[in-house]
Amino acid sequence: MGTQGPELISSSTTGGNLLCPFIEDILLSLRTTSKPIIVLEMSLRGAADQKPSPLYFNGQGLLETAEPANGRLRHLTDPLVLNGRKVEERPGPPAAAPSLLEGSDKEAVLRLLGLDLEQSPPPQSAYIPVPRQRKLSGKARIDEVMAAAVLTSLSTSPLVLANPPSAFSPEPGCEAWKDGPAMSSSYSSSSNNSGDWSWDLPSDRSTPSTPSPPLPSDAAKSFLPAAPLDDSTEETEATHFLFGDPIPRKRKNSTKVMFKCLWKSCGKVLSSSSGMQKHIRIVHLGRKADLDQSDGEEDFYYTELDVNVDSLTDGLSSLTPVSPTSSVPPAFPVPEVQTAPPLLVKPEVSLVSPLSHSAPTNLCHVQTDHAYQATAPVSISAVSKTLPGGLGFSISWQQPSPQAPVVFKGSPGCLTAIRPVGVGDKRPQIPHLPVIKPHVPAAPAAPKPASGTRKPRGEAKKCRKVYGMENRDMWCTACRWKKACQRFVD
DNA sequence: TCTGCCGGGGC
DNA sequence: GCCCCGGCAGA
Repeated sequence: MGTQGPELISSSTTGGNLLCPFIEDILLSLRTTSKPIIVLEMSLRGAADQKPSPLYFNGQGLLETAEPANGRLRHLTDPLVLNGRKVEERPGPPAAAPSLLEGSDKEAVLRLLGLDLEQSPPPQSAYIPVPRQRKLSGKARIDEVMAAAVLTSLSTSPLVLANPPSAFSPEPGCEAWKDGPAMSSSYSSSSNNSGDWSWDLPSDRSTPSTPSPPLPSDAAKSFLPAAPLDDSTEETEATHFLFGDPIPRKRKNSTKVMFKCLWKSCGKVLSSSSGMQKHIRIVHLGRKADLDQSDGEEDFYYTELDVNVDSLTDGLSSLTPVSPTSSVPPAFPVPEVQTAPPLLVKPEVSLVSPLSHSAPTNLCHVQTDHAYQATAPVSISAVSKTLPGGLGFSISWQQPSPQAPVVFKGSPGCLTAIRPVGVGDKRPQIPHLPVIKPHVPAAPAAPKPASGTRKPRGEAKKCRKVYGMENRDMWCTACRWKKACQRFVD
């Protein structure tokens, strides 16, 4: 059975509200979108009786949670999926993570977020990376870009096959949204008493001279829906200033196109596409070397990299920021290339989605033209994904100005609930959302187990774990019949 | 102990 | 063919 690519789980020009079992689905979508988007709320949801675990947002853009049993961090997101970089488990909370919320500042922030002050905050404050300020190794950046490029490339040939599945219903999501306990919250903004916010740096702050610049309220307001996001160079420059972010330079002539194999645990980088196709054909697809004809399948297994040659000579210490959309066409037409401010976050209760009144709410402006520029969950309640009953990740977002739709993609069966959130819309309507199966070749076949032996247990979560026993009607047929799960195939 | 799912059986 | 479930085996 071939592995299915990501489904389109939402395509909306105004906004929406998603409940999805997989965090990485949403985060990847955010990372790969090039549209202005205002994230009203992102939260992790589990069964109501589940005990929340402290959540950390680490310096690599990964969500992690500490399991009380052994105090070790476990990654809530799959690092390979999220940013293409394997991050080892660490024996404890990030050592370099400073406590960003102390004393009255902490209380002020908690109040701003509408959080229960009596709830004990995470033992160590979470911290959100400002990705372009972090210094990754060249390899890490390549991998990060790769992961995003894969997702984007998978979305290039959408094919409408069916209506939304029966599981598509606003009610479960609504319930989960409302009923989800306001659990421990993690965020990484420091605050003064006036409520102004600024980003702090991730733990791997290897650029000590980079300040954590304040975010003036006025500047933040300029990113509210009332202000168009995409037509103001002033804004862009201001934002770059605010975040200590250099204004994106035009591509230099020293940029060289390389090709990287996306085959799992390969990562070979070659300088020519034909060479890469040959590599994939021979090494991964097991085809004969002398057959030079390509059926195009190889194209799906590698991607282009724009590599700064100057940097290469420095031992790949830095690469030019590469947007996956620069080498792979986007799923939907992009009216213009946006010079993106990395991120703005400001608590803004007045813009709360009608669905989110019971939950901590923040306004988070995410706009990006870089794969690693967009994620910023600012209000997160978490449960360990290892707890029974599954994990829901919900997001509600708006778009400041209706343009091309913002696309969220996820694993097959990812969508469990959605309802729209229009700008200023108090009466959500059920959106008409096609379920799109991207046209992708079958993933590399796993070696077949010897006949007669039981198939080794897969790593993927199955319907039972994802949806829980109480939502058995949402399971795939096979799971209901106690057969091999068809939805979350390994 | 939990969970995925094979194998078998009822309809 | 659809559906259910006992029970095995891996985690």
